[in-house]
Amino acid sequence: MIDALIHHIEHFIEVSETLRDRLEKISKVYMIEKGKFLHKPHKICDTTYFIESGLLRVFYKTQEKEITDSFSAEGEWITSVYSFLKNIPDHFYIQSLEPSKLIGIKIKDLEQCFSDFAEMERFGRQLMAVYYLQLSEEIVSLKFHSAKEKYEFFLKKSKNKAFRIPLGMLASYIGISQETLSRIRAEKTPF
Amino acid sequence: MIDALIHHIEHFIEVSETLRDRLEKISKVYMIEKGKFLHKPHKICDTTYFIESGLLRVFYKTQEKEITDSFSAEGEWITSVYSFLKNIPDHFYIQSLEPSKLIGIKIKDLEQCFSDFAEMERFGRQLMAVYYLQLSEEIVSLKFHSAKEKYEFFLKKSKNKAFRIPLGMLASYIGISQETLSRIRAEKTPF
DNA sequence: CGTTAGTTTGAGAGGACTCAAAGTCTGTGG
DNA sequence: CCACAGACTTTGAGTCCTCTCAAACTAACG
Repeated sequence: MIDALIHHIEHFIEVSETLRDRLEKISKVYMIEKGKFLHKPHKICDTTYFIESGLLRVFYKTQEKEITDSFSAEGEWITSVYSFLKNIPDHFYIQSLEPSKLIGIKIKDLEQCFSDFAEMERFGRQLMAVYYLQLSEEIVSLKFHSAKEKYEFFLKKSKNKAFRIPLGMLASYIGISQETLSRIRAEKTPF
Repeated sequence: MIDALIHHIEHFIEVSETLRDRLEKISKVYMIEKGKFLHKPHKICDTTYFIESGLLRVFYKTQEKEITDSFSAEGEWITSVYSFLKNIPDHFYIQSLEPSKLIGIKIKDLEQCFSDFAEMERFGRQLMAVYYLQLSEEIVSLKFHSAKEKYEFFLKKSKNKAFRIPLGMLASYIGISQETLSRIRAEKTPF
Protein backbone atom coordinates (compact mmCIF):
# COMPACT_ATOMS: atom_id res chain seq x y z
CA MET A 1 0.00 0.00 0.00
CA ILE A 2 2.80 2.39 0.76
CA ASP A 3 5.45 0.66 -1.30
CA ALA A 4 6.18 3.76 -3.31
CA LEU A 5 7.00 5.62 -0.12
CA ILE A 6 9.17 2.86 1.28
CA HIS A 7 11.01 2.63 -1.99
CA HIS A 8 11.63 6.36 -1.88
CA ILE A 9 12.99 6.26 1.66
CA GLU A 10 15.27 3.41 0.73
CA HIS A 11 17.16 5.76 -1.56
CA PHE A 12 18.46 7.30 1.63
CA ILE A 13 18.45 4.72 4.39
CA GLU A 14 17.81 1.07 5.01
CA VAL A 15 14.24 0.38 6.07
CA SER A 16 13.97 -2.34 8.69
CA GLU A 17 10.87 -4.46 9.24
CA THR A 18 10.06 -2.54 12.39
CA LEU A 19 10.41 0.78 10.70
CA ARG A 20 8.30 -0.37 7.80
CA ASP A 21 5.56 -1.44 10.20
CA ARG A 22 5.66 1.90 11.88
CA LEU A 23 5.46 3.73 8.58
CA GLU A 24 2.50 1.61 7.52
CA LYS A 25 0.82 2.49 10.76
CA ILE A 26 1.25 6.25 10.52
CA SER A 27 0.65 6.59 6.79
CA LYS A 28 -2.70 7.25 5.28
CA VAL A 29 -3.56 7.11 1.61
CA TYR A 30 -5.51 9.95 0.03
CA MET A 31 -7.09 10.17 -3.38
CA ILE A 32 -7.68 13.72 -4.47
CA GLU A 33 -9.48 15.08 -7.50
CA LYS A 34 -8.11 17.66 -9.85
CA GLY A 35 -8.58 21.21 -8.63
CA LYS A 36 -9.21 20.30 -5.00
CA PHE A 37 -7.34 21.78 -2.07
CA LEU A 38 -5.27 19.96 0.52
CA HIS A 39 -4.52 23.04 2.56
CA LYS A 40 -5.76 26.61 2.77
CA PRO A 41 -4.46 29.84 4.31
CA HIS A 42 -4.86 30.66 7.98
CA LYS A 43 -4.75 27.02 8.91
CA ILE A 44 -2.00 24.83 10.23
CA CYS A 45 -0.76 22.23 7.80
CA ASP A 46 -0.03 19.25 10.02
CA THR A 47 0.58 16.70 7.30
CA THR A 48 3.22 16.09 4.69
CA TYR A 49 2.26 14.16 1.58
CA PHE A 50 4.35 11.86 -0.53
CA ILE A 51 2.99 11.81 -4.06
CA GLU A 52 2.59 8.35 -5.50
CA SER A 53 1.01 9.72 -8.65
CA GLY A 54 -0.33 13.03 -9.81
CA LEU A 55 0.70 16.65 -9.71
CA LEU A 56 0.10 19.41 -7.17
CA ARG A 57 1.21 22.92 -6.44
CA VAL A 58 1.69 25.27 -3.53
CA PHE A 59 0.70 28.86 -4.21
CA TYR A 60 -0.21 32.11 -2.52
CA LYS A 61 -2.25 35.11 -3.52
CA THR A 62 -1.18 38.71 -3.75
CA GLN A 63 -3.64 41.51 -4.33
CA GLU A 64 -3.57 41.00 -8.08
CA LYS A 65 -2.72 37.39 -8.68
CA GLU A 66 -1.76 33.90 -7.66
CA ILE A 67 1.92 33.06 -7.45
CA THR A 68 2.99 29.45 -7.50
CA ASP A 69 5.65 28.57 -5.00
CA SER A 70 6.31 24.99 -6.04
CA PHE A 71 5.09 22.10 -8.13
CA SER A 72 5.46 18.51 -7.01
CA ALA A 73 4.77 15.32 -8.90
CA GLU A 74 5.08 11.56 -8.42
CA GLY A 75 8.01 10.58 -6.22
CA GLU A 76 8.18 13.95 -4.50
CA TRP A 77 6.81 15.46 -1.31
CA ILE A 78 4.40 18.28 -0.89
CA THR A 79 3.32 20.21 2.15
CA SER A 80 2.94 23.79 3.18
CA VAL A 81 6.47 23.82 4.48
CA TYR A 82 6.41 26.91 6.60
CA SER A 83 3.27 25.92 8.43
CA PHE A 84 4.33 22.30 8.69
CA LEU A 85 7.76 23.00 10.14
CA LYS A 86 6.75 25.83 12.43
CA ASN A 87 3.34 24.52 13.37
CA ILE A 88 1.66 27.83 12.70
CA PRO A 89 -0.90 29.03 10.12
CA ASP A 90 0.41 30.51 6.89
CA HIS A 91 -0.93 32.05 3.71
CA PHE A 92 -0.46 29.18 1.27
CA TYR A 93 -2.80 26.93 -0.66
CA ILE A 94 -2.01 23.39 -1.76
CA GLN A 95 -3.99 22.40 -4.82
CA SER A 96 -3.97 19.33 -7.01
CA LEU A 97 -3.58 19.87 -10.73
CA GLU A 98 -4.31 16.26 -11.60
CA PRO A 99 -6.16 13.49 -9.86
CA SER A 100 -3.51 12.35 -7.40
CA LYS A 101 -2.71 9.55 -5.04
CA LEU A 102 -0.97 10.67 -1.89
CA ILE A 103 0.51 9.11 1.17
CA GLY A 104 0.12 11.45 4.11
CA ILE A 105 1.93 11.47 7.42
CA LYS A 106 1.10 13.74 10.33
CA ILE A 107 3.87 15.84 11.76
CA LYS A 108 3.25 14.45 15.23
CA ASP A 109 3.62 10.87 14.05
CA LEU A 110 6.61 11.78 11.97
CA GLU A 111 8.39 13.36 14.89
CA GLN A 112 7.71 10.37 17.06
CA CYS A 113 9.12 8.26 14.29
CA PHE A 114 12.24 10.44 14.20
CA SER A 115 12.66 9.94 17.93
CA ASP A 116 12.18 6.20 17.78
CA PHE A 117 14.25 5.55 14.67
CA ALA A 118 17.55 7.38 14.43
CA GLU A 119 17.81 6.40 10.77
CA MET A 120 14.55 8.19 10.05
CA GLU A 121 15.94 11.33 11.60
CA ARG A 122 18.84 10.93 9.24
CA PHE A 123 16.49 10.51 6.33
CA GLY A 124 14.74 13.70 7.38
CA ARG A 125 18.00 15.59 7.48
CA GLN A 126 19.12 14.31 4.13
CA LEU A 127 15.78 15.06 2.52
CA MET A 128 15.90 18.61 3.83
CA ALA A 129 19.37 18.90 2.34
CA VAL A 130 18.15 17.76 -1.07
CA TYR A 131 15.35 20.30 -1.04
CA TYR A 132 17.69 23.00 0.22
CA LEU A 133 19.99 22.49 -2.73
CA GLN A 134 17.06 22.64 -5.12
CA LEU A 135 16.02 25.99 -3.75
CA SER A 136 19.51 27.36 -3.98
CA GLU A 137 19.66 26.43 -7.65
CA GLU A 138 16.31 28.07 -8.19
CA ILE A 139 17.66 31.26 -6.67
CA VAL A 140 20.59 31.28 -9.04
CA SER A 141 18.15 30.93 -11.92
CA LEU A 142 16.08 33.88 -10.71
CA LYS A 143 19.01 36.29 -10.49
CA PHE A 144 20.21 38.15 -13.59
CA HIS A 145 18.59 35.77 -16.02
CA SER A 146 16.22 36.66 -18.80
CA ALA A 147 12.68 35.32 -18.93
CA LYS A 148 13.78 32.86 -21.56
CA GLU A 149 16.70 31.60 -19.52
CA LYS A 150 14.51 31.09 -16.51
CA TYR A 151 12.08 29.10 -18.58
CA GLU A 152 14.83 26.98 -20.04
CA PHE A 153 16.20 26.31 -16.59
CA PHE A 154 12.80 25.08 -15.53
CA LEU A 155 12.54 22.87 -18.60
CA LYS A 156 15.91 21.35 -17.85
CA LYS A 157 15.04 20.66 -14.24
CA SER A 158 11.42 19.64 -14.66
CA LYS A 159 10.77 18.37 -18.13
CA ASN A 160 8.31 15.83 -16.75
CA LYS A 161 6.11 18.57 -15.36
CA ALA A 162 6.48 21.37 -17.89
CA PHE A 163 3.61 20.42 -20.15
CA ARG A 164 1.22 19.26 -17.50
CA ILE A 165 1.11 22.69 -15.91
CA PRO A 166 -1.19 25.50 -17.11
CA LEU A 167 0.91 28.23 -18.65
CA GLY A 168 -0.14 30.94 -16.26
CA MET A 169 0.82 28.96 -13.19
CA LEU A 170 4.16 28.09 -14.67
CA ALA A 171 4.84 31.72 -15.54
CA SER A 172 4.20 32.83 -11.96
CA TYR A 173 6.48 30.08 -10.70
CA ILE A 174 9.43 31.20 -12.77
CA GLY A 175 8.73 34.82 -12.01
CA ILE A 176 7.57 36.17 -15.36
CA SER A 177 4.21 37.25 -16.77
CA GLN A 178 2.11 34.72 -18.60
CA GLU A 179 2.12 36.81 -21.76
CA THR A 180 5.89 36.72 -21.81
CA LEU A 181 5.94 32.97 -21.31
CA SER A 182 3.45 32.54 -24.12
CA ARG A 183 5.68 34.54 -26.45
CA ILE A 184 8.74 32.57 -25.44
CA ARG A 185 7.03 29.33 -26.25
CA ALA A 186 5.74 30.69 -29.54
CA GLU A 187 9.17 31.61 -30.82
CA LYS A 188 10.56 28.20 -30.07
CA THR A 189 10.62 26.60 -33.47
CA PRO A 190 13.34 23.92 -33.42
CA PHE A 191 12.85 20.49 -34.88
CA MET B 1 36.89 27.95 23.43
CA ILE B 2 33.88 26.84 21.47
CA ASP B 3 31.28 28.25 23.82
CA ALA B 4 29.65 30.28 21.10
CA LEU B 5 29.05 27.13 19.10
CA ILE B 6 27.71 25.16 22.04
CA HIS B 7 25.43 28.00 22.93
CA HIS B 8 24.14 28.03 19.37
CA ILE B 9 23.45 24.31 19.33
CA GLU B 10 21.63 24.59 22.63
CA HIS B 11 18.97 26.65 20.89
CA PHE B 12 17.95 23.38 19.26
CA ILE B 13 18.93 20.49 21.51
CA GLU B 14 20.35 19.75 24.91
CA VAL B 15 24.11 19.33 24.86
CA SER B 16 25.34 16.63 27.23
CA GLU B 17 28.83 16.54 28.69
CA THR B 18 29.80 13.73 26.35
CA LEU B 19 28.54 15.55 23.33
CA ARG B 20 30.30 18.70 24.38
CA ASP B 21 33.55 16.82 24.72
CA ARG B 22 33.12 15.38 21.28
CA LEU B 23 32.41 18.76 19.79
CA GLU B 24 35.48 20.20 21.48
CA LYS B 25 37.49 17.42 19.99
CA ILE B 26 36.34 17.83 16.41
CA SER B 27 36.22 21.62 16.35
CA LYS B 28 39.06 23.78 15.28
CA VAL B 29 39.29 27.53 15.65
CA TYR B 30 40.35 29.65 12.67
CA MET B 31 41.25 33.31 12.54
CA ILE B 32 40.97 34.73 9.07
CA GLU B 33 41.94 38.13 7.73
CA LYS B 34 39.72 40.35 5.68
CA GLY B 35 39.69 39.49 2.00
CA LYS B 36 41.10 35.99 2.40
CA PHE B 37 39.51 32.86 0.97
CA LEU B 38 38.29 29.81 2.86
CA HIS B 39 37.34 27.90 -0.24
CA LYS B 40 37.88 28.15 -3.97
CA PRO B 41 36.28 26.62 -7.08
CA HIS B 42 37.15 23.18 -8.32
CA LYS B 43 37.89 21.97 -4.82
CA ILE B 44 35.87 20.02 -2.35
CA CYS B 45 34.76 21.98 0.68
CA ASP B 46 35.00 19.46 3.50
CA THR B 47 34.44 21.85 6.38
CA THR B 48 31.55 23.86 7.71
CA TYR B 49 32.31 26.95 9.75
CA PHE B 50 30.37 28.46 12.59
CA ILE B 51 31.08 32.18 12.75
CA GLU B 52 31.88 33.43 16.21
CA SER B 53 32.61 36.90 14.91
CA GLY B 54 33.08 38.52 11.55
CA LEU B 55 31.40 38.48 8.18
CA LEU B 56 31.89 36.30 5.12
CA ARG B 57 30.28 35.63 1.80
CA VAL B 58 29.85 32.83 -0.71
CA PHE B 59 30.01 33.93 -4.33
CA TYR B 60 30.53 32.68 -7.86
CA LYS B 61 31.77 34.24 -11.04
CA THR B 62 30.00 34.52 -14.34
CA GLN B 63 31.75 35.73 -17.47
CA GLU B 64 31.14 39.35 -16.57
CA LYS B 65 30.89 39.55 -12.83
CA GLU B 66 30.82 38.12 -9.36
CA ILE B 67 27.47 37.17 -7.90
CA THR B 68 27.12 36.77 -4.18
CA ASP B 69 25.14 33.76 -3.11
CA SER B 70 25.02 34.40 0.63
CA PHE B 71 26.39 36.47 3.45
CA SER B 72 26.91 35.07 6.92
CA ALA B 73 27.86 36.83 10.11
CA GLU B 74 28.36 36.05 13.80
CA GLY B 75 26.11 33.27 15.05
CA GLU B 76 25.59 31.79 11.60
CA TRP B 77 27.15 29.03 9.57
CA ILE B 78 29.03 29.25 6.34
CA THR B 79 30.23 26.60 3.95
CA SER B 80 30.10 25.93 0.25
CA VAL B 81 26.90 23.99 0.73
CA TYR B 82 26.73 22.13 -2.53
CA SER B 83 30.27 20.87 -2.30
CA PHE B 84 29.98 20.16 1.41
CA LEU B 85 26.79 18.15 1.17
CA LYS B 86 27.62 16.29 -2.02
CA ASN B 87 31.31 15.91 -1.43
CA ILE B 88 32.20 17.12 -4.90
CA PRO B 89 33.98 20.20 -6.26
CA ASP B 90 31.89 23.24 -7.14
CA HIS B 91 32.34 26.71 -8.54
CA PHE B 92 32.02 28.81 -5.41
CA TYR B 93 34.37 30.97 -3.41
CA ILE B 94 34.11 31.67 0.30
CA GLN B 95 35.68 34.96 1.24
CA SER B 96 35.88 36.89 4.46
CA LEU B 97 34.75 40.50 4.39
CA GLU B 98 35.99 41.25 7.89
CA PRO B 99 38.61 39.70 10.11
CA SER B 100 36.69 36.72 11.43
CA LYS B 101 36.84 34.06 14.09
CA LEU B 102 35.49 30.73 12.96
CA ILE B 103 34.90 27.32 14.44
CA GLY B 104 35.35 24.70 11.76
CA ILE B 105 34.14 21.11 11.73
CA LYS B 106 35.01 18.57 9.06
CA ILE B 107 32.18 16.78 7.34
CA LYS B 108 33.63 13.41 8.25
CA ASP B 109 33.76 14.25 11.92
CA LEU B 110 30.34 15.78 11.76
CA GLU B 111 28.82 12.70 10.21
CA GLN B 112 30.43 10.49 12.81
CA CYS B 113 28.98 12.79 15.40
CA PHE B 114 25.55 12.44 13.81
CA SER B 115 25.88 8.69 14.01
CA ASP B 116 27.04 8.66 17.60
CA PHE B 117 24.62 11.26 18.91
CA ALA B 118 21.05 11.01 17.70
CA GLU B 119 20.34 14.47 19.10
CA MET B 120 23.02 15.92 16.85
CA GLU B 121 21.34 14.36 13.85
CA ARG B 122 18.20 16.09 15.00
CA PHE B 123 20.06 19.37 15.31
CA GLY B 124 21.32 18.89 11.77
CA ARG B 125 17.83 18.31 10.46
CA GLN B 126 16.41 21.29 12.27
CA LEU B 127 19.21 23.54 11.12
CA MET B 128 18.65 22.50 7.52
CA ALA B 129 14.98 23.30 8.00
CA VAL B 130 15.78 26.79 9.25
CA TYR B 131 18.01 27.48 6.28
CA TYR B 132 15.46 25.99 3.91
CA LEU B 133 12.81 28.41 5.12
CA GLN B 134 15.20 31.31 4.71
CA LEU B 135 15.81 30.39 1.10
CA SER B 136 12.14 30.07 0.38
CA GLU B 137 11.54 33.57 1.71
CA GLU B 138 14.37 34.84 -0.43
CA ILE B 139 12.72 33.33 -3.49
CA VAL B 140 9.48 35.10 -2.75
CA SER B 141 11.41 38.34 -2.52
CA LEU B 142 13.07 37.74 -5.90
CA LYS B 143 9.81 37.16 -7.78
CA PHE B 144 7.76 40.08 -9.05
CA HIS B 145 9.34 42.61 -6.75
CA SER B 146 10.97 45.86 -7.76
CA ALA B 147 14.63 46.55 -7.06
CA LYS B 148 13.60 48.75 -4.19
CA GLU B 149 11.37 46.12 -2.65
CA LYS B 150 14.12 43.54 -2.83
CA TYR B 151 16.49 45.91 -1.11
CA GLU B 152 13.98 46.66 1.60
CA PHE B 153 13.37 42.97 2.14
CA PHE B 154 17.08 42.49 2.65
CA LEU B 155 17.22 45.39 5.09
CA LYS B 156 14.38 43.92 7.09
CA LYS B 157 16.00 40.49 7.24
CA SER B 158 19.62 41.52 7.64
CA LYS B 159 19.88 44.97 9.15
CA ASN B 160 22.96 43.88 11.04
CA LYS B 161 24.82 43.14 7.83
CA ALA B 162 23.49 45.74 5.41
CA PHE B 163 26.06 48.42 6.06
CA ARG B 164 29.05 46.19 6.51
CA ILE B 165 28.79 44.89 2.97
CA PRO B 166 30.24 46.69 -0.07
CA LEU B 167 27.41 47.98 -2.24
CA GLY B 168 28.33 46.02 -5.33
CA MET B 169 28.33 42.71 -3.51
CA LEU B 170 25.00 43.46 -1.91
CA ALA B 171 23.49 44.42 -5.25
CA SER B 172 24.51 41.13 -6.82
CA TYR B 173 23.05 39.28 -3.85
CA ILE B 174 19.62 40.84 -4.19
CA GLY B 175 19.73 40.46 -7.94
CA ILE B 176 20.03 44.05 -9.14
CA SER B 177 22.81 46.13 -10.67
CA GLN B 178 25.02 48.14 -8.38
CA GLU B 179 24.07 51.37 -10.12
CA THR B 180 20.44 50.72 -9.34
CA LEU B 181 21.19 49.98 -5.71
CA SER B 182 23.21 53.16 -5.45
CA ARG B 183 20.27 55.16 -6.80
CA ILE B 184 17.86 53.47 -4.41
CA ARG B 185 20.01 54.37 -1.45
CA ALA B 186 20.43 57.91 -2.67
CA GLU B 187 16.73 58.62 -2.84
CA LYS B 188 16.18 57.40 0.68
CA THR B 189 15.91 60.63 2.59
CA PRO B 190 14.02 59.78 5.79
CA PHE B 191 14.90 61.36 9.11
C1' DC C 1 -23.02 24.21 -28.21
C1' DG C 2 -22.80 27.78 -24.89
C1' DT C 3 -20.06 29.33 -21.02
C1' DT C 4 -15.94 29.85 -18.80
C1' DA C 5 -11.10 29.17 -18.17
C1' DG C 6 -6.94 29.56 -20.36
C1' DT C 7 -3.79 31.28 -24.14
C1' DT C 8 -2.22 34.30 -27.66
C1' DT C 9 -1.37 38.61 -29.88
C1' DG C 10 -0.81 43.65 -30.09
C1' DA C 11 0.46 48.23 -28.51
C1' DG C 12 2.52 51.18 -25.46
C1' DA C 13 5.03 52.40 -21.15
C1' DG C 14 8.53 52.18 -17.83
C1' DG C 15 11.93 50.11 -14.73
C1' DA C 16 16.27 48.50 -14.62
C1' DC C 17 20.07 47.44 -17.46
C1' DT C 18 24.52 48.73 -19.83
C1' DC C 19 28.10 51.71 -20.97
C1' DA C 20 30.73 55.59 -19.63
C1' DA C 21 32.85 58.85 -16.82
C1' DA C 22 33.38 61.42 -12.70
C1' DG C 23 33.78 61.45 -7.89
C1' DT C 24 35.05 59.51 -3.27
C1' DC C 25 37.31 56.68 -0.08
C1' DT C 26 41.11 53.82 1.81
C1' DG C 27 45.40 52.29 2.70
C1' DT C 28 50.31 52.22 1.60
C1' DG C 29 54.74 54.08 0.80
C1' DG C 30 57.70 57.90 0.35
C1' DC D 1 51.83 63.21 7.35
C1' DC D 2 50.82 63.76 2.62
C1' DA D 3 50.23 61.92 -2.06
C1' DC D 4 48.85 58.66 -5.02
C1' DA D 5 47.02 54.15 -6.77
C1' DG D 6 43.40 51.21 -6.70
C1' DA D 7 38.90 50.03 -5.17
C1' DC D 8 34.42 51.38 -4.67
C1' DT D 9 30.38 54.43 -5.45
C1' DT D 10 27.74 57.82 -7.77
C1' DT D 11 25.74 60.10 -11.66
C1' DG D 12 24.24 60.50 -16.50
C1' DA D 13 22.36 59.04 -20.94
C1' DG D 14 20.29 55.93 -23.78
C1' DT D 15 18.25 51.36 -24.74
C1' DC D 16 15.60 47.36 -24.32
C1' DC D 17 13.28 43.74 -22.04
C1' DT D 18 9.34 42.67 -19.79
C1' DC D 19 5.43 44.51 -17.82
C1' DT D 20 0.49 46.07 -18.10
C1' DC D 21 -3.73 46.73 -20.36
C1' DA D 22 -6.83 45.18 -23.84
C1' DA D 23 -8.97 42.25 -26.91
C1' DA D 24 -9.31 38.23 -29.76
C1' DC D 25 -8.85 33.54 -30.04
C1' DT D 26 -9.00 28.54 -28.47
C1' DA D 27 -9.91 24.72 -25.58
C1' DA D 28 -12.36 22.35 -22.11
C1' DC D 29 -16.48 20.87 -19.92
C1' DG D 30 -21.21 20.28 -18.76
